[in-house]
Amino acid sequence: MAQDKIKALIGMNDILPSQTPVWRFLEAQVKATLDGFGYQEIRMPLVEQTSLFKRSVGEATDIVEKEMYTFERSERSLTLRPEGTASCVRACEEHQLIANNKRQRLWYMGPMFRYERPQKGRYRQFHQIGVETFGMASADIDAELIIMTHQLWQRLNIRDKVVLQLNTLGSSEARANFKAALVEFLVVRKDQLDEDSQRRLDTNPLRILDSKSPSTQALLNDAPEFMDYIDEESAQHFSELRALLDAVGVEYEINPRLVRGLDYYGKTVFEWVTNELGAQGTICAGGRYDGLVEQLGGKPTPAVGFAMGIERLILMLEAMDVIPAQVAKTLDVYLVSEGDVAVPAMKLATQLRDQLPKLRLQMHMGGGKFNKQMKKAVESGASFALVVNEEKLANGQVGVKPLLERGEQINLSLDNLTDWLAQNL
RNA sequence: GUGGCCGUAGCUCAGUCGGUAGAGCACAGGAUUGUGAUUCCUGUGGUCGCGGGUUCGAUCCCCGUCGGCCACCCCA
Repeated sequence: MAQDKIKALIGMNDILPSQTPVWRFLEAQVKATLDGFGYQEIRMPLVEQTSLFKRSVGEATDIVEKEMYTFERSERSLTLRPEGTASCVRACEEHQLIANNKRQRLWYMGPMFRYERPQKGRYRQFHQIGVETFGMASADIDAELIIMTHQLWQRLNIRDKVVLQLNTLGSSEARANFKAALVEFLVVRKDQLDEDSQRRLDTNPLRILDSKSPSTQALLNDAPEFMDYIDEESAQHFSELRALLDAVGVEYEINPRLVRGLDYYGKTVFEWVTNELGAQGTICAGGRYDGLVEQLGGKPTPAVGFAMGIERLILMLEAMDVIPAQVAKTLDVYLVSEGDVAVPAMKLATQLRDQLPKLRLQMHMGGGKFNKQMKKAVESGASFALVVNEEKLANGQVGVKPLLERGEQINLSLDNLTDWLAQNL
């Protein structure tokens, strides 16, 4: 009886060798950008106490209500992190990184877990690059984050395919007033709302603004507008942000109906969206969450951040065909040999790797026909084949043959080989 | 949680009007050229997603289930 083969969990993907070069390329571009702005990396555990997410993300959100991977261990309720911000705040608090409003610009990268039905650009284990800043209340840091992402799109060559949507949610007080007015307006028109929005009237009225239903959107045209409820400070903050973005030439669309799903956002919210990815068009989203640190037991600390979905960015890069060909290249040199030279060949490879730390050299293993070895050399994608045999070694030489274009093989003395490779790779 | 489409070798697919399966590519080995993208030969590999039903007999019909893709909800 053949046992059923164990397969990966639904929505949990293996990232195979054919894909990892693209991931590494993207990660390298992101890191270069973050480094350029002086952001520091922080790494948090993947598992936290369940209550951390309940208190931060919001008890009534879908993430907490039905999407968390939660389990019991040692009489504690633990959860695989569904997002990174809560963990980051917890870590900063725990290690006094943001005590007394000490400033921090931090980033992290890694898997997040949400129990949802997978579809294009959405998986149960997915990967985010998160950026969080603390201790800075002014709009210039909001602007910096947006400018930084903007620069990343330029680096990745997708800038003309993404649009920045911008909104402000105001202070929690202004938001509460607006929410009350909105509910008041919608309650009497409840029967005109789509089914989902009727439900949201109780759970999360602001999200009705986001509804995809055309009839609901039409109804909203006469609804109260947040700009009539916004507090003075938030309005000022928002206009400062816009002035900064204007000054550096980052274009944006004001979207008064942009509402983020997580409870902790206030004032600035933004999303970079694309229409290249089907229904999951948001590749990067974030906003200000000045109240969260206090909510988690710390002192009031201003904070802004955002998260990018790595899978979505990669889908984007592939759809846009902007992945440089050299990304897939993993080898510079493939060493082949004929005759009884296994020992000197191994010594040569070792010596070259010692002398050229950046050299990517792979040896053909197990001997075999020289013809096959050369085929393997070509398939390997290496720039050069290094040919070792008894005759050449007797003369203190090795053969170097270019593989990318059909070129003549040259013989180099062992003494010159290292320098030659250093110059020609 | 809801809905639509789909499920035959690693990949792309064919096929049996119901009698337990094939091609190309890929992979491994070999022949030849004896330092590579040609040609030729051979081989590995599927109880036709899984379970049940109808039938003498099902991969092909029916039901269920699992998985994949996409969409809703929600979100990165």
